[in-house]
Amino acid sequence: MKRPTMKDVAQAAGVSLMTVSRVIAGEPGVSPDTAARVEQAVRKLGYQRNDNARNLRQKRPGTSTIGLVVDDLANPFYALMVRSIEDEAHRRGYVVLVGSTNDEPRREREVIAAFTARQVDGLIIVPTIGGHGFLKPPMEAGTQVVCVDRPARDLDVDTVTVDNRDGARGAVTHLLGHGHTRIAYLGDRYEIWTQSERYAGYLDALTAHGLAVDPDLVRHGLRSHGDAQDALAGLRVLPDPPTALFSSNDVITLGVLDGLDHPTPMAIVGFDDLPLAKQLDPPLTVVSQDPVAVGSTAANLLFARIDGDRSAPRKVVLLTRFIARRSGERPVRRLSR
Amino acid sequence: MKRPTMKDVAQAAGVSLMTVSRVIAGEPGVSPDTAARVEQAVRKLGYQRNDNARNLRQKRPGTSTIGLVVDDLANPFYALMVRSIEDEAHRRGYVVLVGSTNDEPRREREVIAAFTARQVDGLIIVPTIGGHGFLKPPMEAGTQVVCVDRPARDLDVDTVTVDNRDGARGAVTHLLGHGHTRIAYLGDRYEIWTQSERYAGYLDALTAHGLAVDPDLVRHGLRSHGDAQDALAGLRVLPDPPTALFSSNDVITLGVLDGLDHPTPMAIVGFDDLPLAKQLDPPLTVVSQDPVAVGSTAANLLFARIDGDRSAPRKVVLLTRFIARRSGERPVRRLSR
DNA sequence: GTGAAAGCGCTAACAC
DNA sequence: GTGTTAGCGCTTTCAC
Repeated sequence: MKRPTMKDVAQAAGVSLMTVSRVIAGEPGVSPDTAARVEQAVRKLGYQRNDNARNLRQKRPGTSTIGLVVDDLANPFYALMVRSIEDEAHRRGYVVLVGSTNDEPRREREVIAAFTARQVDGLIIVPTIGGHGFLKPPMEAGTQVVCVDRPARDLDVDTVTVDNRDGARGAVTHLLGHGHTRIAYLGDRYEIWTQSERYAGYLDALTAHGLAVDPDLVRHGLRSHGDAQDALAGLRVLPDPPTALFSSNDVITLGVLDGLDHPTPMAIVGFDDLPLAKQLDPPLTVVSQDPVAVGSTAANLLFARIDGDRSAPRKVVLLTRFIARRSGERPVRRLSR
Repeated sequence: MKRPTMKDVAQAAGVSLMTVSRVIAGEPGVSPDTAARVEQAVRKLGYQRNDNARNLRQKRPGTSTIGLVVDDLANPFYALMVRSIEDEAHRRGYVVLVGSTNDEPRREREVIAAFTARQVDGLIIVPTIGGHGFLKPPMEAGTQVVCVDRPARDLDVDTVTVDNRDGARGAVTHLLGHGHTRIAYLGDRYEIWTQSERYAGYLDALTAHGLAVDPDLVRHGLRSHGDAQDALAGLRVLPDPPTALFSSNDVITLGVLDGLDHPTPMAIVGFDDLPLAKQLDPPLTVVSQDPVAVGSTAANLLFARIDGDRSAPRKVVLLTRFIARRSGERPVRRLSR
């Protein structure tokens, strides 16, 4: 009924607890015979070592556990990233604790605290806009931290991001190149770093073409599919509606696409690729980022730190890829209701 | 540099270690004064309790940690399921360890062993086709196990699945209702429970209409997008090609859609809904399952067990939803190359 | 090769 | 209220 301990195994094998410890740990200096008897007792009792107890005493520090904290585990982008991080971890014999923050600083704090209380060796986090002072003590005690997807303002640690600004600039420039001048921007909360970067890219492109922003065409703070649909509806009833649209993330793109007839009556370019993008009418042009590369890069940085790398924090910026399909090439046309 | 312990806090506050323990645990019987001094020392040192050490000694059993083992964390269906389980766990103050098996019994074993070695209180697993004898000892020692998405042949535990057979039957019946008689089946490995169930549903529908299966139209073992495309290509060059197709999971549906012109030249119904399904031409008809409901149901079963429920194992079967959009209503038409 | 003793960071049980 | 002692399951250290 109770979980067997080394003591139980020792008793069953007629040896001391210490001998069992050696056999389980695969240490040398145990006669083949004794080892065999111990192994038999292990099998008979179904013994498995308690790694939490082990880590408490062991000199080599570490629990072979890392924590992964993202915005939303269900988001396809993060899901792929999580998978690639988990693969890297598994390859190295680590396990991973995961948590979603929902972009709420409070939940981020709770989740991270629960992870550090369990002595994770490192943390890969998609930081919220909240402060991260609570990370100082564990970091001083040796917990390694890597930021991914966006930097944390108050954390000077390894950070893996993509060039959001450049990606957005390319997307909007593409639209401009096809003659559009009234291009709407639909984004999530401006406070989120990726969103302000993408908005900056939008502005860059307009400015480079000598255009001014029309505030009527800019919608920040779109948190959901529904928000995006509402924003789109608002845009359509404008006296001078946009002829093209830049959507600043996958959720918003999905909302927009859901609110439009097909073939879509306006030009669209979205940030983040989508599974069926190519099969739409017209095929959806997107700025795509590689979540697997982002994840494995972050994992490699983290494990290097865990393995003792104490060099200056690295800021890795990956490039986005512009995939021109056709939705960005729609002719300039007034949007009817 | 080193992580402070209760001893350090005790020293800094000029009290005994036991008093610190009481304050940290929020136990009564400490004077407000003393408590304040301890709290100040805690803040000054950035102390955080080591929960691994705590769980070692504490009488109330448990580590407030559960393990979640799925096929592939990146799969959209599992990603949503993971998120809903994580939400339930977080609500109850639990953290979750995750791992992907890739459908490999060996990796499943490794991942689960790493989890049980860390004393998880429970496990939610999408079992591979491998045996699960290795789970017996931890289960006898009190680790609770719930299967999700499919049952494990050798495990009599709470299991949450959907009615795959019924869902597939409905899909194929829909196709038959629109006059199709040559309906292809494209599925993943038949050994996977969900796939054999869906195939059974396909057979049910044919049989109910007095039709026999044409083995030429049946393709099992499609593991990837590419496999699905290849299978589709093979189907198209048949002397008497299918006029309709039932795709047995999301990955295969994506592959098929990618290999076809649009508007699609044949009727299609897929198992699993897809984000842009509604926006395709024609909109994709699907059998949809609710990953959030599956996840939260499994989580609730698991936590009930952890909280002491010792009743007979429950087998919960959720229903699928048939979403007729239009791709299943395509007229019967010979598929050209 | 094997084992006894000490102790990792903490809490249970009992003293004062 | 507060402190002392023992001990969770294991590894370290050192003795035989």
